[in-house]
Amino acid sequence: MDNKPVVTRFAPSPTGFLHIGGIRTALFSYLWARKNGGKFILRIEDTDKEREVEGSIAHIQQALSWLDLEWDYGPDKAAPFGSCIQSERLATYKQFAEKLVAAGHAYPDPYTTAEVETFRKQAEAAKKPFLFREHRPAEAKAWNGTDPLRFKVPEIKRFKWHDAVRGDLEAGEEALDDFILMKSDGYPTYNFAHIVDDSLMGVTHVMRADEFISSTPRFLSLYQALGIEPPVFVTLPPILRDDRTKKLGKRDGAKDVLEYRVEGYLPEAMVNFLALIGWNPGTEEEVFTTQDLIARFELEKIHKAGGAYNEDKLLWFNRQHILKLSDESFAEHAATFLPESISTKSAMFRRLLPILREKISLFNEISAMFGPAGELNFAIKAPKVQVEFLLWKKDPSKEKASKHIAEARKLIAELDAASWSNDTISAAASIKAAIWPYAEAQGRGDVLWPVRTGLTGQERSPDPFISAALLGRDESLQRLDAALALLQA
RNA sequence: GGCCCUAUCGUCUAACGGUUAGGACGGAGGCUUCUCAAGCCUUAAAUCGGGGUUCGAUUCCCCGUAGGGUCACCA
Repeated sequence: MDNKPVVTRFAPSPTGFLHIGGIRTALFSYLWARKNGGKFILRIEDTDKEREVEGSIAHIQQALSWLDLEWDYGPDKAAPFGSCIQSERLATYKQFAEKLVAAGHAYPDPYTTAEVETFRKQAEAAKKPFLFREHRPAEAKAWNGTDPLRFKVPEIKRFKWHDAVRGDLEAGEEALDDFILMKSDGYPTYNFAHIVDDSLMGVTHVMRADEFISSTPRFLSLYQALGIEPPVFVTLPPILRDDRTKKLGKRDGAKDVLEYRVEGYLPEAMVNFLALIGWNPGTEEEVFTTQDLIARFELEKIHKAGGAYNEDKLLWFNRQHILKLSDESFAEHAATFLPESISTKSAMFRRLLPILREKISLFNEISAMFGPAGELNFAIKAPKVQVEFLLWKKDPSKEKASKHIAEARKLIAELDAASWSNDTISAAASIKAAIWPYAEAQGRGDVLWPVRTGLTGQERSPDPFISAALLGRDESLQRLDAALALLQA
C-alpha cells in the first residue's frame, strides 16, 4: 500500500436511529482508522430532505458515543475540509457539477419524471433493462444550475476493480448508466456527493455493506471523469436476520442500538459481539476489549459471507463483560436498575453487588429480581408467609421446623460482629460455617428450607447464608423470630 | 428477469492442499444443590450437489443448486 495516512468515515443519513448493521460498519471503519493511527470521520449525508428525521443527527452521535467510537471530525468537530454535514456543502457539489458540465461529462435532464417513467415502462414491456443513456438528448442544453443534472458516462465498458475483502471484481456495461448527479431541489445525490466528499476529506478506505458492489462501476466511471484516484474499497458482509432469510433491516425488527443500553447491555459487549460478525482474528479467543480489537483488526480477516445476528450470543458476551467490570463500574450500572428504595449509600446496596454480579447476564434482570415474584424481593420487603410454607416438604412437621429455626437462630446469633461484614461473600461463608454442621447432622433440607423461607418467604431465592448476609444480623434474627412465632401460634 | 456476490455444526466461526474438520453460543446429559441462578464436566451436531486439477481437497477450477444484493431526482 502507499503511505497516505489512513482516513475512514462513517456516513449515515439522518433518517432515524442506527441499528446493528450501521454500527458494525462504523465499528470496522473506526477500528481500521485507530489501528493505523489515522482519522475517523463522521459525515452526515442529509441530501434527501424528504426522508430526514428530526433529531437523528444527535441520536446517531449518542449511539456512537455510547459505544465509545470517537470520531475525529464530525458535525460537532471542526475539520480542515469544512463541514461534515452534506447539506452545508452544497456550494462544493455545485462547483464540481459545473466542472463536469464544462468537461462535457454532465448534462441537464431534458425529460419530466413522467417521461422517464414511460421510457422505463417501455423497456420493461420489451423485457429489456432500462438504460437512460439510450435516451440521451442529441444536443445538451446549457445547465441553468437548477435543473436535474445527469452524469454522462464517458465510456461504456466493462470495469474491473479490486476490493480488499472480495478480491477482484468486475461488472459490465449494463451496470453503467447516466445517473442523476444533482437533483431538482439543488441537492446532490449520494452517488455524486460521497465521491466528492471522500476525495476532499482524504478518505483512503471506504467501508460499506455489499449492496454497493453493483453500483461501483458507476462510481469508478465518475472517479475517472473527475480525475480522482478511487479509495480502497472494503466491502463488508451483510448482517442477516437470525433466521438467515435476509439482511437485517429496520423493517425486520432491527432495533435502535441505544435500546440495548436501556435493556442493560454493556457497550463493550455490543462492540465485541459486532466485531465478531464478519471478522475474526483467526484464533480461538473471543472476549475482546475495543483496544484488543484495534490491535488485532486486519482487513484480510474480514469475511465475504454474511453472518446472522444471534441474541443469545450477545447475551453471553454481555455476561463476559459484566464479569470484567471494575467494582465501581459495576455498581454504577447496577444502581440504575435497582429499586429506588435501595440507596447507593446503604449497606444493602454494597451487600447486593457481588450477588448481582454472580447472577446476571443483563442489567435489566435486576429489575425483575426485585419485582413481585423476584428472587431478591425479600431483601427490601419483609416476608408474609403461611405456616405451611415454612415446612420442609419431605417432613412437614411444625415441631421440627421450630426446632431447626430456633437452633439456626441461636447459631447465627452467636457469630461475632466481624462475621457480619458488608462483604456478602465472606459473611455468607461465616454463616454457612455456623449452620452447616447442624444442617448436615439434621438433614440439609430439613434445616435449610425452613431457615431460608423464614428469612425470605420466597419459593426461589439465594441460599439461606447469602440471604442472611444480605439482611444483616438484626433483620435476620428478627425474621427468624417472626417465623418462630408463626410456627408456635 | 439482467447483472453482481456468497456457501464449514441450528448460529458465530477456525482451517490459508495433508487435522480424528477445532473453538464458542445454543441444545442434551451429568456434577453441585433446601429453591432459583451461576459455575464445572461430558456429549450430539457441519464442509450444498456433481464434475475436474492433484499422490492428496473444506481449501484451486468448472457446472449446477440455494441464498443474498442491485437495477431511483434513497442512501
